[in-house]
Amino acid sequence: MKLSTKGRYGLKAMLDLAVHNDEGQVVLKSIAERQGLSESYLEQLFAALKRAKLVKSLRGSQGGYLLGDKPENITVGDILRTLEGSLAPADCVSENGEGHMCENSGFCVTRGVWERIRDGINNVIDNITLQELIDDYKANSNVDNDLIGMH
Amino acid sequence: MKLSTKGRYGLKAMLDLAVHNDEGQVVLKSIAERQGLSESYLEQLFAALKRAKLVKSLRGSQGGYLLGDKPENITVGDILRTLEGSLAPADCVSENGEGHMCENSGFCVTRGVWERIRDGINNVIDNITLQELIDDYKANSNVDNDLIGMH
DNA sequence: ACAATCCCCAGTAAATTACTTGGTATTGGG
DNA sequence: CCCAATACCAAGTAATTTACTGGGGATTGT
Repeated sequence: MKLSTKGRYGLKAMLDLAVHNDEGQVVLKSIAERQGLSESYLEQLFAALKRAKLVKSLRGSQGGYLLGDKPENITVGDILRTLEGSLAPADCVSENGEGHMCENSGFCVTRGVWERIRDGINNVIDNITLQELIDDYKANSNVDNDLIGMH
Repeated sequence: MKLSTKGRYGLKAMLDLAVHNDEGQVVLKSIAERQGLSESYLEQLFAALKRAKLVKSLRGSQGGYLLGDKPENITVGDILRTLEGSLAPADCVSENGEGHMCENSGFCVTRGVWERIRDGINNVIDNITLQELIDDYKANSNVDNDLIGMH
């Protein structure tokens, strides 16, 4: 039940982008460096994020990435589902139609459990916006963690 | 973020055991057959469940498994954590001490997100007991799904 | 022109998953 | 007392997934 690096790195990268977004486009290299991530791996993540319109890109020299919308309109759920697919604990309760029905075509008790877990997760991630994370970050950015963290 | 078959099969098997528990010990073969699971794979799961005292076993002929406690004292969380390990979305917020700190030794915004997801999941699974699932099952066991489901 | 950047596709080593196989130990019933 | 049924144990393994890397190509400001 762990998130893969796609989701974990992706959220970090998106927050980094969000924090620097008002200074104009941000190049992937700088995100990778600040966050200690591989630039070429991030390229793949941003390709998916772009397809989902969570980021916009400017090509060519002086290019870079921008948020696709205002930070208050982008949720952690948007980002994680884009990168990880459905966060449902079992295919039979995933939001997209992909999850085929389980062999038990009738009533299934455990299915109810998976639904409750899925809803519990969604209830958390769909109610945290990037803006809240930016605020958290700024409220805690002091000399100490400027040395080791973002910024 | 999907559960592995350990957790999915394990919960199904434990519910099957719980439903049949008052008839005395239950052999793994019958659980495997009713639930359409591999008996030898279930052996591994029950070894772990026994170590966690969620089931008791009787060896030899006429042996089998029994719940380790009353169904109202066993939660879905007990079962899933035994079989899956911590359900935290990232190592840095797993309940057991195993999860080493992330590279950011200071304040970490995303860590807060992982904690909230973890707590959301735990809040669901620690508040569903086997007894509730048995009740769900019995309330829905009619002729139709007796033909295809458990019992 | 050219350097910086995004973009795209394919490959791959390592880890994990989902089992299977082949045994051994224990016990109740005939 | 034997034997069939059961739990218990350790290893192996094929398939899948993960977490990247590499090699290019396309676009654009200077």
